[in-house]
Order: sequence, then C-alpha cells, then structure tokens
Amino acid sequence: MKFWLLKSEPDAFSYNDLENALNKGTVWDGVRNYQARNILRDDINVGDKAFFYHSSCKEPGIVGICAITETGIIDPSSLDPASKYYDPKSSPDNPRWITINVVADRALRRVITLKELRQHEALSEMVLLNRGRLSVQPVSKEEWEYILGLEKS
DNA sequence: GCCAACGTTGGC
DNA sequence: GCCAACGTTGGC
Repeated sequence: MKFWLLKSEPDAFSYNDLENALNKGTVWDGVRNYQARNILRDDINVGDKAFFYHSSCKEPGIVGICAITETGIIDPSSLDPASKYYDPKSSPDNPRWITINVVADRALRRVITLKELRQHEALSEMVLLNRGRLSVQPVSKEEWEYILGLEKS
C-alpha cells in the first residue's frame, strides 16, 4: 500500500462533501497537470490511501483520509463540452486525462495545518513543502505515520 | 529546441 | 488582491 496527498479547494469540494458522497465517493476529475496525471494513471493503486488537503482557503492543511476504490477512469469532464475542464484533444478512443475514484475513510481529529507541517524537521522533504503546487503527490510511509502521530498531540 | 509571453496555483 | 513559482504555448 502506498500513500498520497490530494489537494482540493474546500469551496469547490471539501472533505465533508466527500463524506456526504458515502460509499460511492467521487471521481477525482479536473486534474490538468501532466505530472499529477501520470501519478493518477500510473502510480496509484486500489487500496492505497491519501490525505485530503484543503488548499486556497483560510486554514490550508490536511483534514482527512480517503481510500482509492477504482483506477483507470477516463476523466468524464475532459469529454464534456459543457465542462470548464473540457479538452477537445481528448477522446474516448484516445483519452488524455485518466483518474481515480476515492471514498472518505475518516476525518482527522483535528486539521493539521500547512503551518504546523512546516515546523517539523522530519517532514522537511515532503513534496507538499517543496513542490507546493502539485495537486496529486506522493507521501512516504514515514511521513504518513509521522503525520498521524501529530494528530494525537 | 529555445525561450519569451502568458496563465495558473496557492500561500499570505 | 498580490505575487512567486512554475507549467504551457507558440513563434522563430
């Protein structure tokens, strides 16, 4: 099992929205960055877990955990001319944007803010703290466990 | 293939 | 709302 971090703007889609989607969860659509796409398409497996991170909001940070339930999904928004994520260069036969389905696992007991994460030397190599803008990113097992330890403090 | 112009992300 | 970082586009 591998670990990841998924960013979402809570005004658009929050962790609470994911919880409300119950067992069905949601298709992680709208990613239009190739590096993030490659991770979604090639690296993430069913059974992996991901931190759910709230970005572009008052208190950016990790708010919950989600589970990956399906991979290899053609991003439906990329084929929908009405969507702002529509990509005319993508087609069902030659899809450009492949993504995953996630469900809520559990909310963290408290928000672990970006500010707090920055204060820990053990996390200094985190992609989140070094390549700030990547919206889908790996988290090492050590980082994952360290952050879950912070939750209890 | 270089690189300037431009667009987007996201913290503050 | 500002702006740094960085990804994408397109002319040459």
